[in-house]
Amino acid sequence: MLQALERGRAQSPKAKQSRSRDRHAEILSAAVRVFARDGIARARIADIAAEAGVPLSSVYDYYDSKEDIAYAVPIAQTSEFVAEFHAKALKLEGADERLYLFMWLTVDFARRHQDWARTLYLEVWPSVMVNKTRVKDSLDDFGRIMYTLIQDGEQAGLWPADPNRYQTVTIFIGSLSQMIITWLLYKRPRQLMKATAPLVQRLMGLLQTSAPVIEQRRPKN
Amino acid sequence: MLQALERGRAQSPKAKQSRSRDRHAEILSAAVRVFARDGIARARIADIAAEAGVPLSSVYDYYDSKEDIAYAVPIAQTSEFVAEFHAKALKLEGADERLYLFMWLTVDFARRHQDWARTLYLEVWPSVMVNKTRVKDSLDDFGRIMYTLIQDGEQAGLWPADPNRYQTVTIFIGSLSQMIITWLLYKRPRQLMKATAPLVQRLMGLLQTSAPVIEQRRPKN
Amino acid sequence: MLQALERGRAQSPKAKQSRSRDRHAEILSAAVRVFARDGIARARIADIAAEAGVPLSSVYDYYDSKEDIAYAVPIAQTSEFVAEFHAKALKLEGADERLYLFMWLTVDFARRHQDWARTLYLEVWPSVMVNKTRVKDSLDDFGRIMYTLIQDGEQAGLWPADPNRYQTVTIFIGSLSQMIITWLLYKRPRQLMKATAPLVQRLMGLLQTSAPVIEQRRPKN
Amino acid sequence: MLQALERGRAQSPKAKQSRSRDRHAEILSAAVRVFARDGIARARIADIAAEAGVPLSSVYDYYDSKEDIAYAVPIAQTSEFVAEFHAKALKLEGADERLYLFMWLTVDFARRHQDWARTLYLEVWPSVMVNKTRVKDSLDDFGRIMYTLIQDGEQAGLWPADPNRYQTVTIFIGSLSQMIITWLLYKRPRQLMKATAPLVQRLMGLLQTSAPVIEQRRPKN
DNA sequence: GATGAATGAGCCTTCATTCAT
DNA sequence: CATGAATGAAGGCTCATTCAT
Repeated sequence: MLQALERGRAQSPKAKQSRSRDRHAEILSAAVRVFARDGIARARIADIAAEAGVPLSSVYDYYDSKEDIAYAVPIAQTSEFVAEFHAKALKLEGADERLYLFMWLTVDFARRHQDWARTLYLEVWPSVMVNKTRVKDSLDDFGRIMYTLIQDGEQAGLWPADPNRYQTVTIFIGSLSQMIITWLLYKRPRQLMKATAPLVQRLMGLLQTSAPVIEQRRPKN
Repeated sequence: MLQALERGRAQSPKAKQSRSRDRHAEILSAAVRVFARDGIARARIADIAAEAGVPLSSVYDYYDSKEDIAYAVPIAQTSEFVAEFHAKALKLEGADERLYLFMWLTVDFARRHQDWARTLYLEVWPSVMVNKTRVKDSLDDFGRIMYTLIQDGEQAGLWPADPNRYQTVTIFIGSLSQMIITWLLYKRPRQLMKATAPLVQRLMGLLQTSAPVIEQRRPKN
Repeated sequence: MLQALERGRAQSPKAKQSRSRDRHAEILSAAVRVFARDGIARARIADIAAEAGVPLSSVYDYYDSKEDIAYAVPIAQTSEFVAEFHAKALKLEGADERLYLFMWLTVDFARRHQDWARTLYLEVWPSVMVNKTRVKDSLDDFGRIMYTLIQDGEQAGLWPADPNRYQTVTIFIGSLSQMIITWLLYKRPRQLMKATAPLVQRLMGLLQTSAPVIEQRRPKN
Repeated sequence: MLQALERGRAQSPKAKQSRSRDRHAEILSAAVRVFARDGIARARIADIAAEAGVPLSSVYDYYDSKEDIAYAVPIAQTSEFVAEFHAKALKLEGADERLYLFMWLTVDFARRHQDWARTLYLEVWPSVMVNKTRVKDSLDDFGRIMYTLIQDGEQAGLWPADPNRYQTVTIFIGSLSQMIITWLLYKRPRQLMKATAPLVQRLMGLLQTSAPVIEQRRPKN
């Protein structure tokens, strides 16, 4: 279940020297800050270089193009998220606790890495860019983990079999994203995590009373 | 309840002549198509002009800048959405039917106006751009309508008082957006509206069993 | 016989306005000068623009790229050469006089358009660039005219049938090019045209005693 | 007569170690290939290094600059040509046979060293670059040998005194170059050497009936 | 001597925007 | 009002060359 996201952690083969690794990371980190501030489209490589404290042309020693850097952002930090989740999940027992953690951590990680979150949630995620396979893969894993955790819980009898797991995942991810986006843009709710806990609980409550099959309704007009 | 979104309908004062109105609309419609195809950042005014079949410099007779056009996109079509909702809502009785319609129509409208939806959901909405007040207002109205409808239902006794209406709105909007985005990017689910009906019903089911106040949980680590 | 080279004269369709035509030509003429001075590879578009007295970006209103300009050089001026030859050839009688004129004019034209000649003989002609079809066509016509003139002379009985016309053309073109190149690079001979006349006569003498079929010799080693 | 070209054989003083000599030669040979493929202007030192299988910066241990490498190409291989001619010429008797060999070998050598020929005939020879003295010297020797051989033949009574030896050299070199260039660019004639033998014979025929002094003609216009 | 890494200077190209007609 | 043409300001990217190890 957890291996899925591990891929992203594989580092560029170039980066063997410690100096190189530093620069590689420095540039990426600078890029995240600049992207968050100016948006990917408006960000200039020169600014990223300046922010990273390296010469402009050195950026090209590590990344092929501006696009390349943009792609690296979600991939790189997503793997950090996974690592963190992985570490914490080990100490937990059931799929319910893990699922709870996963959702809670999703928001908390965004809160703690605001620059990265701005870039991911406001720029990369919804963008056409995700069609670049590597980025897409990295993001798809997110939903996949959730899907698997729900499945695990069913098998453990923690909640009834969900007749529409994808719908549930849609609600979960959508709700969390919406909360994060709202917070990023408007700083509402003020206390992000205080609002997150009940949200996650309510979402998990959905697992107990999954998609009832009511009569199919459709607007009359 | 419905007036909120009406604002957007006010037309630019210039557009009094019919020829002018035509061009105005043609350019905007062309812009939507180009934005959807290339993304706002990569779209060139020259392309929009070409798509609209007007000379490049004529674009500036109707819009002050590229940004201006981008802002006009959500505002303009959102008002069309509202008009449609308005017309259909009149024939309905309760807040429950209206809320259902609102959510269902949100997805259906995106389906029917794919280019506009791409621009709105994948570019404008999550973008920093929404901080421009006029755009923000237009989008905020969206949540406001939902909020009001929930409130209306409570007063009509259709569902219990929701102790956390904002949370509910977050879940509603997030889920619908997530469904629309997924469909725009991956064309999944194949039958968008077939999947939308049960999603909306499940979401509305949340209103019956609103946010239980359980003991506050927090990850142990 | 003469139509062959006429093609090149067709002007870019854009260039309908007189202002435009002027600029188009000004830029090309400036390019010729800059290319001759710095070589195509080292020439900067900025220099061409400056030399032409137009803003840098205006160059791109008329040519798509630096390559584009380079290609235009041989094509454009070659057509001028043809026009000149055409005009003068009309007043002449036999293929012998026309062939003589053609060869003599080849050198004289290069002498009178030194910048262009430098670009053509030292950069474009021998370069890989000629494989771009339009350029190649333009240059091939050159040999074709010569070939046809030799043929005409045969039919008129001015000289015996040449068993190896291509060989003759090779010698003619090669000798003239060599003379021009030497002059361009070293300014030798000092009096270019004074040396050209006897060279051309000697070359034409070859037509009288064309390729004798002697026993095939091959180095012994 | 033969010493003229010998100069070029002097090797770079650095190249005393065998390892060094190897690398020196490897780099040059790689450069020839890259130049032939991409043209001198577009060739990148990095490509040359890669082609030679040495680290980029090692190139600078042997050559001071890109220009330096470009200059070395004609100089180096020209000396090989001379050596070959030298060896074969020793076995021959008269200036006629040697001149014939020289011309034939010129084409044959180009055929056998196509990459080098592309660089020399299509890039270096006609280029402004030849003004660099060392390169120029190397190329001038080519004409000088021819000139001397013609002279030798006169003194031996093989052909009448040529009143315009330079003109003859111009025709010889021009014709051979033209044939080589045409072959390099268009692979015509298919059988290069089969066409070369008669060409050389025809050219040598010119020595028997050298430049007749006819009345000076000039186009009437 | 060999090499991985770094970098500064430069150049092509793009476009939003303006303006004269 | 309409528009063809012009242009200033920028930004991405390349590469020859250097240098510390």
